[in-house]
Amino acid sequence: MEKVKSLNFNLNMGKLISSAHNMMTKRFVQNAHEAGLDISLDQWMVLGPISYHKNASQKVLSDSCLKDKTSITKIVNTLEKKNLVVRVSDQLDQRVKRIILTTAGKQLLNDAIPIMNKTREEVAKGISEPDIEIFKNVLSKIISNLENE
Amino acid sequence: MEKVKSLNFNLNMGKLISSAHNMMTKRFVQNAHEAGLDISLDQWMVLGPISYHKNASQKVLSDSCLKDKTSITKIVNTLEKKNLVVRVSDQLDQRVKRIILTTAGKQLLNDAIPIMNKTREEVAKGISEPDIEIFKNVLSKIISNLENE
DNA sequence: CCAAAATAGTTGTATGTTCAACTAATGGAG
DNA sequence: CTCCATTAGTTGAACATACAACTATTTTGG
Repeated sequence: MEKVKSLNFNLNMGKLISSAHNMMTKRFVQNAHEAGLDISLDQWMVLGPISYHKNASQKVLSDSCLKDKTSITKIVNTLEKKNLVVRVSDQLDQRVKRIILTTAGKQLLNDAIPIMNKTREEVAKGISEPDIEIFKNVLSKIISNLENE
Repeated sequence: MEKVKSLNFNLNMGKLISSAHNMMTKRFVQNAHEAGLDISLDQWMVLGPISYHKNASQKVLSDSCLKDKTSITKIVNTLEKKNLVVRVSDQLDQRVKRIILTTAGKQLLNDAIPIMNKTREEVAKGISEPDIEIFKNVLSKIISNLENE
């Protein structure tokens, strides 16, 4: 589709970021689906930190995923419904719920790693390393610009 | 919050794009709200092209906004509910609906321009022009990489 | 020690996105 | 000219996000 190619440089940043974001999430789901996996990009982005931080609280996930606590609650609900994780109340602090991967969760996580790699390659195809570095730095800067003090 | 600053360079592109996208839409709504305006970033991103292409069809909006036709349907529904636009069936092609700004829509569009500018400034603060150019080029490249052929 | 503030998480509502399936109108090939 | 493919748009379900208001714990400060 040449639509985009011809419009590219008239588009403002907001539209570009928004489109790139949507297309990336879509492509990840498509790639996962083709491999017989049922997982969204956001579920993946939460599942990773759940595995990395053993017994993470939702607060920790919220910080490490840069997602709202509300989003975490709802994504964890979805993951729980799919039997990928379980919620366990912390013994010391009853407010805290710790999220633990089930066997199925660990399995899916492993299966999804090549999907993520494939998607990453597709996303970054033909973009030079230095440009990707600048790109990531700009994104980081934007995020810190927009953080509410 | 140093969370982000310290994590920045461990974060992958997906997480960065996703967070930047979410924070930008959030900030725009906040800025609009502070100015007494009730409009989301996505509504803005559709309202602009509605004004630019006089009597645009939803198909045209879909292409120019890089949004799915379903999204356009639903955003136009919202705009119509707010009396910012009206839908008019095309006389020649009965399938086509043309979207027209109401007076209130034109007014809101004008009022929102400074909000958009303010948000853009906040987003890009402290980022050099050349880096922004590279940033936009990378986004464009990602979008064309991900377009389904 | 106790009241008030802070923290962790949930819920409901509104918005936006995708997909698949659908209606309705148009256009083209035989 | 008629059937079939295409095109424009809608609908409903599933998912994600933000916000505000809420519950329930824990901490802190007087």
